[in-house]
Amino acid sequence: MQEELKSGPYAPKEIEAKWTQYWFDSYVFELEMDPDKPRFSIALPPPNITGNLHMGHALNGTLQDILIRLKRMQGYNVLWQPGTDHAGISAQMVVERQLRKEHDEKMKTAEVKKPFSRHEMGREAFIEQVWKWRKQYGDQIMVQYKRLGVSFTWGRVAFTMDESYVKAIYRAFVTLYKDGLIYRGHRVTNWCPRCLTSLSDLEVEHKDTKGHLYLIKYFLEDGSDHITIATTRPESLFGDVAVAVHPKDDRYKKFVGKNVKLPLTDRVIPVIEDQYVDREFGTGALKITPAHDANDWEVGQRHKLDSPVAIDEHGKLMKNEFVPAQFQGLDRFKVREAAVAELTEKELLEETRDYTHGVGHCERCATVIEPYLSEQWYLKMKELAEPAIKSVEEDRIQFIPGRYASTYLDWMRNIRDWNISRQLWWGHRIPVWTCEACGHEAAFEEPPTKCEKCGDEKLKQDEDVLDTWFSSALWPFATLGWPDNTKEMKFFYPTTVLSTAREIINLWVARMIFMSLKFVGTIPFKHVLIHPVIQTHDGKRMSKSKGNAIDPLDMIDKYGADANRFWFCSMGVKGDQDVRFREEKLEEYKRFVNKLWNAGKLVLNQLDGYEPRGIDQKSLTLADRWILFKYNSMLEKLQNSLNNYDFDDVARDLYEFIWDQFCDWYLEIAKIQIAQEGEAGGQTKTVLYTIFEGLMRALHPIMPFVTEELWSYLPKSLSFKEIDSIMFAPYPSGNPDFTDKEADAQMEYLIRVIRSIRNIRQTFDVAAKAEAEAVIVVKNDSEKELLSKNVDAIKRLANANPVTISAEKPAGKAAFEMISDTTVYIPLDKLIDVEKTRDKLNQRIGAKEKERERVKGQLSNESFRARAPKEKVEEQEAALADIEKQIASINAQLDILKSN
RNA sequence: GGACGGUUGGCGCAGUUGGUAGCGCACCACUUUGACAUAGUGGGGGCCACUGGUUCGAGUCCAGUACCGUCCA
Repeated sequence: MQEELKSGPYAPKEIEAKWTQYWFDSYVFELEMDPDKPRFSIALPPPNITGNLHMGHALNGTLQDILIRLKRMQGYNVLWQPGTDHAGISAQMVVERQLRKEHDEKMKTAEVKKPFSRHEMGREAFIEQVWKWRKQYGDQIMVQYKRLGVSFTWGRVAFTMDESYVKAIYRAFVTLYKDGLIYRGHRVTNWCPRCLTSLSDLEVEHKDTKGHLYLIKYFLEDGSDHITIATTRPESLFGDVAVAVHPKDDRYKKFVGKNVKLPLTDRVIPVIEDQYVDREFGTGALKITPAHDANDWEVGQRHKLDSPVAIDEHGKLMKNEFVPAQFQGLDRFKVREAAVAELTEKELLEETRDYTHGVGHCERCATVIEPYLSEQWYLKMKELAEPAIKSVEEDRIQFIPGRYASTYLDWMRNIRDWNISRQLWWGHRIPVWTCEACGHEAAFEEPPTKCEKCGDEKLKQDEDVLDTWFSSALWPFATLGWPDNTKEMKFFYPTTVLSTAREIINLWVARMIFMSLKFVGTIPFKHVLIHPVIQTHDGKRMSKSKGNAIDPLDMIDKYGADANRFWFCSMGVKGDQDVRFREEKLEEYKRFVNKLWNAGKLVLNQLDGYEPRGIDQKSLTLADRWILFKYNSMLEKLQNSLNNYDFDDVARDLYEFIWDQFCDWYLEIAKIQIAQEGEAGGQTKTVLYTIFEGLMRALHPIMPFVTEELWSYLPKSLSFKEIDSIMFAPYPSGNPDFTDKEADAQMEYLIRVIRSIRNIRQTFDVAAKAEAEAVIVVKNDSEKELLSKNVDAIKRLANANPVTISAEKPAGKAAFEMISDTTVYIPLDKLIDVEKTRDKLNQRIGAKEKERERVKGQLSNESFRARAPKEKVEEQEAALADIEKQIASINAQLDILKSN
């Protein structure tokens, strides 16, 4: 791919397109399984097929790619398993919406009359439509990932509804079923009245919502007294079966065992005692509505109470004997108002208090969750959780940062049974069949043809599908071919690292752990990396619905993939939990890429015709020794940081080395050395080459594009000639042979000398182009020798000439600066027109003094002090102090002009 | 209500085992000499949220308070 190196600034677009193409034409990142190599594997958290690449994906993808590219360069067999998840509820909603829209168009032209209904279309036809959609759009996010430069094992892209994956799911389900861990239960679950499905606890988002606490009087049958209950949901009272009080609550002792009249109805219900009641909350008396509250359901079960249903699956009041006619068929929130009005009218409402409390919302559509009594499939968790808890307690699985282990353990130790059924069509249909003849029920991996008990052929499969998380819980091993004992399983399982977001620890990470322990008998991964969350610039959560999300593809367009990746790397995983999005950061790293690009151009220009060879350590200059030391110690640190997932340190160390040491100092000195070496050549080019070529490899996992581009132009040593992409070149490591503390100290000294000359020049307004004479007075021979050897560097980098290393201070007016025993003098007579500089300084001081008087005057004005805002006064006081300081500094300069 | 994270120059952040604070952006001044003005050089700017404690000494350790944020209930 040798072409002419482009001049001008770095142009990411072309270069990224070029190398993406090259990588895909030459390598599809197929799996290599060489038994002699160490192994490294990561399962990509499967994005949802309805999703687009967001900041979290981009960040997470980058961190994983850094590790994968690093390990590939370090000679590991690497597997990075990509793929997508079918996203039951989201995908179904997306397709339903699309079909409805198409249908509505047809209704306009009267092609069809009735509004769209998924049920009218039928399950099979609908699923066919979802598949069609999936084939068209489902891999969009995988295509978007390419823009980031990720090196997935692209030949293995998986999907949770692939044939082999489905096989794994049914094997898992049937095994759990046969082990008695899956059961069907009649329970109050989280129900979304819009999506018309149950949800697990984790899919419910609790939001603080302003509402009211209604205090309602429930009168005794004889009307002699009443008990006041507190509720936030008066509309559910039609489902009440009791009023409960705490057994130790003396206030209500007298009511226990009696009956009270249920307001707005003609029913009577008992007053019961139960430990569950919180005496402090509300009035300490609670209405019990078993069909519409999960906790009430438990109370109802304990007291063997009925569970009348008052609200239906759509969130509307039932048309049954429990609900008074005037409320039937109305929406739950309308009924809340209407019931409150009627209670007020009947003087049954004692009080209404403002009350803010957490209300469950559907994670997908934000509808308020309605606790709903229904039949669902549950997975018993206690037995599965135990080994999963141990695996983390015993550090076989480590969270990074470590604090997230407690997030996981808290959840797992208090785990409740998992509702795994969803009332959806798109997904894995629960493989349980019931015999219509004898009622026998069993689970099967393959659809049965007849009842295993009575032999009848009329079998009915359960209507529900499995929670999508049930399938993704099998991801790390189902993608490797489990339940078959494949070569990939043997080779790459357990995977090495899982990298994900903290919000998904319980939803996904925990479930993968117990499923893997159950089915494979081993942990699914060793390290769990939890990366930060990228928030908006003002610390809010990015969300598509709020419209405040930044599209990473836009940022890649604007700043280049490498700059974006470097930013992600610089965040690290062990710092803040959250990182605010700052476009300025991308700007900064874009400039860094550009800096590298320009340094590359300089190096490549110098290396025209150069043949790589080894460094002769015996004949290096101070600058060579110094930069080689800095370079090698940086590589050593890098190694350490990478091993510890300290990505932020990796980014910082590379940035600082490249910009502050390599570019600012070494490249400048190298130019001088190369000029001195002339045709004969010396070691400078070898040092330049060694470091720059190595830097490309060191940077490559973070910035694959610019490094691949520059590396392609660099001359190659014999061992590299066969390697046609930097991604397969070995990762560099630090060489302790180059440790050189002496060179480090000497170079630091030289830099200080150069800086002091620059400093004096600018303080005294020496024209930038004017060469300044410098007299450096040193006390000992070693420093004298050091400076003499490097006098050319001083001359060029400080624009000084002549530079005299002397034991005597110069005569005449000279500015000076001391560096321990060394004093740098810049004679000013010839350099500046002393009169002119003095005039200039005096002029400046005059202006400052004028300013000082003005501020002083303002501050001594009583009415200003009394009437102006306090901060204005403080501002002026600070300004005065500042001016005084500046005047003192100019005076010091004037003193020098006077002296000598 | 429980858990966790944050609070350092105008803004965004670093600060390793406690020894009088660094970086980037922004700001001021100078400079287009062949890597780079997406740059170079120099400069100004902070009693490290607050209160107490430990210590010769605390941004750094301990306790508490306030504010912001996230997760779980």
